[in-house]
Amino acid sequence: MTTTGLDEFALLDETWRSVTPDAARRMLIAAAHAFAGKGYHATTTRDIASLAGMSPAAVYIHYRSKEELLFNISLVGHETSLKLLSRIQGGDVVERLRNAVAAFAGWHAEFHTTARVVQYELGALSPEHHAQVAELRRQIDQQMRSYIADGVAEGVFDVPDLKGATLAVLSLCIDVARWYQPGGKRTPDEIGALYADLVLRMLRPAN
Amino acid sequence: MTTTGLDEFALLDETWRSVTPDAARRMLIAAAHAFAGKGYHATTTRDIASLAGMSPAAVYIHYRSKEELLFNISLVGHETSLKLLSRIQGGDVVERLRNAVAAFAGWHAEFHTTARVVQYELGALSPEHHAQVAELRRQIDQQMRSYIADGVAEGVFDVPDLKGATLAVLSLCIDVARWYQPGGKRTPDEIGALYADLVLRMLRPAN
DNA sequence: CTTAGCGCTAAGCAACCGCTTAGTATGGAG
DNA sequence: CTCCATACTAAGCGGTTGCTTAGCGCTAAG
Repeated sequence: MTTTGLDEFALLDETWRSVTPDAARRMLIAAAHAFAGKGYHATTTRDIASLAGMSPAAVYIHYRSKEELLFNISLVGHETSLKLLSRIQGGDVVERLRNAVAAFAGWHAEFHTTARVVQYELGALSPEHHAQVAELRRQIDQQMRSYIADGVAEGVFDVPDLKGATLAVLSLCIDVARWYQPGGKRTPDEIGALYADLVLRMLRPAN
Repeated sequence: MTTTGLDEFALLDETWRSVTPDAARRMLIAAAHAFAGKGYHATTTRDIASLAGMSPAAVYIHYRSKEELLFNISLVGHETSLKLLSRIQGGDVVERLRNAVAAFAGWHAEFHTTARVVQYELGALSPEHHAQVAELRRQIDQQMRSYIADGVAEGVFDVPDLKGATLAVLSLCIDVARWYQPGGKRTPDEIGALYADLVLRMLRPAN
């Protein structure tokens, strides 16, 4: 019955600004935090409602089911991270990959709450919703791969296995959402910079 | 009420050979597969029992609770991967890190079922059990860090941020458990070799 | 003032949860 | 053959689940 901490959530996570009405947005944010903290299956609709400061039945005014809440979070999360990755441009090939890795890894730190739901609750989506999200994941892979391939074409990266390297880079960034803690020693930006540096070291040619 | 696939599980996952009696081991293996597939909270004790080909009550002959099943899986999994990482020796510093990364990443692929439970269900452990497992995780970090530090001391690795690099290497290996699929194009050994190569590239000094 | 509609709640439904209890089949010791 | 411990099952307990229903207070058009 308490809304403690929810305003803080809303400030931290501007991902949901476009969601209306207000109660529906608060419900989404509450669900994202509950799913990230305890997992989708361990979260009850009563948990979500009380986090949003409303009664259990209020969930069903705005969403058809608990799964639809998850789908909304997953969809917006995937779209946001894909947009972030796709809008990198300008600079040379090295700087573009540096910015791409920094942005993608940094997002998984800063929005680790959303990112955890996005990355670890895919299996709880309905088959139809899962397919929709899988297409976005394919696009994310394609985008990161093209940044690396551009550097290979120019000869500034040495990558024997393009598919394998892309997999490793994405995997490295995604796993940030698992271990990152807000109170830790590194800020999301520092993590982005560290990871971008490590990835560029990994792909640089031998001299 | 079917045991289909369980013998296959047992063959694939020799991790549990030492667990007796037979029914208790089958229960653990069934639980590991159920937890990995649907998550701890989404798995019912009835799921586990029926996967093991027994009645729901049979679980409580061998284990006090569902959580105790999880703890057993988590403990043995952590001990196994730590042992695997610690027993690397011989060769020079580079070869030792190569073997360590290959072994650790390869384990997370080959035993991805166990590894998923180990890495993603920590939060479902009781506080006491969690503390016990956290100590093992500290040792894993320490072991990997010392392999890297040895190379830095000899000047064959260039690592500006030892703690950050260790984090990234472990993170990279652990995340294999998330994306690996048995039917995929790469075998666990190939993944180990790919990742060991990528890590060594990441840590090599500039020339 | 009436009335329709919206956002919300109190109460509750059937189903399912982890776990317990009472009792049965089995097999080895004396 | 008797006895008893062991490994298991059938049945069921109290509590919780996702979701529904009936009805509330409020706003605003006619």
